[in-house]
Amino acid sequence: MSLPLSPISFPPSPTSLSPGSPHSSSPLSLGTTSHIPEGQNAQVVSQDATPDQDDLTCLSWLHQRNNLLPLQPLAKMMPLPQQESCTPAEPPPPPPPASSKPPYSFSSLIFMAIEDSPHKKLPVKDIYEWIVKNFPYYRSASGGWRNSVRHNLSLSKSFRRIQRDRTQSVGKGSFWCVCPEYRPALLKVLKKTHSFHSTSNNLINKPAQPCPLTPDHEELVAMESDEYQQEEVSREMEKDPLSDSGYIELHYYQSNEFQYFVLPGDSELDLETVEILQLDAEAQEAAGSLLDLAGGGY
DNA sequence: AGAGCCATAAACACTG
DNA sequence: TCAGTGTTTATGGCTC
Repeated sequence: MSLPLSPISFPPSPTSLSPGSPHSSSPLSLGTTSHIPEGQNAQVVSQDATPDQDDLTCLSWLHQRNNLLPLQPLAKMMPLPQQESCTPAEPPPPPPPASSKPPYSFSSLIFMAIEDSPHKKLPVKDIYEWIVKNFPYYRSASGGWRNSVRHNLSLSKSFRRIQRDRTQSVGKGSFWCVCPEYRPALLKVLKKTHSFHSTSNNLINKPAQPCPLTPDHEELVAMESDEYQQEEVSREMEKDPLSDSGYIELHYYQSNEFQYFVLPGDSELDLETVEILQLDAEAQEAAGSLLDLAGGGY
């Protein structure tokens, strides 16, 4: 299989990878890292790293962390022209003062909170807590923002309510998750906001350097079989060629000009599924990256 | 000017 | 009963 892919910024940093994304339209998520021998019956999907500023999968912005990426700074992963394509032409505005209101909409905050959760679903109470924890502004803000959060959850098509299993769960209310079909839009908004508010202290302005091919760039995508997946995703199992396997192996390689997205030889991923896989990782990266930013100023 | 998006506030119903 | 949750409506600001 050889599919054209948008520029991707894998590998996702291990620290941002959490087990399971039970609610993606494909029941897949980037999970634990695995070491898989090269040369197996793998399919290679390569992509010429064409600059495309609006491409959802151009994730340089996600890596504008404060000096650190646990695995590989993206600047080393992406060719220089693409870095420039994702960099705002104008010098970015200075970072807002501490505890000022975050530039992110409530939808984005909710999105980040949910994506940062292990099971990609949270009760509203935990969404509150996540926001307060990561955006100190809301610690001292009046309670009206909670109303706004609930208002957003209810009104936005991006979020879906899941009934708790009352035989097992304790507590009020439902779980909330991100609708897979709206993830690209949410990511786009996040990316846009992030780009606009990013500081000058980012890695993508630095020259790109070749990245050696190492086994560290191999990722194992694990399926999670929790209750929600069985409950909500089972109806999509038939059409998902991956849904009956335990694991999907993905390898990410980088040369000076190409990125390689390597799939197992017997998996038949269509472009849509590949994009979903990317988005899964992107969403988690988004939450992680923005958390870094939040810790650095908001 | 108008549409669309977003934040905020408020009222109300439901639930544990 | 009460607090938390979820839904709906209204309003104003901002951007395109």
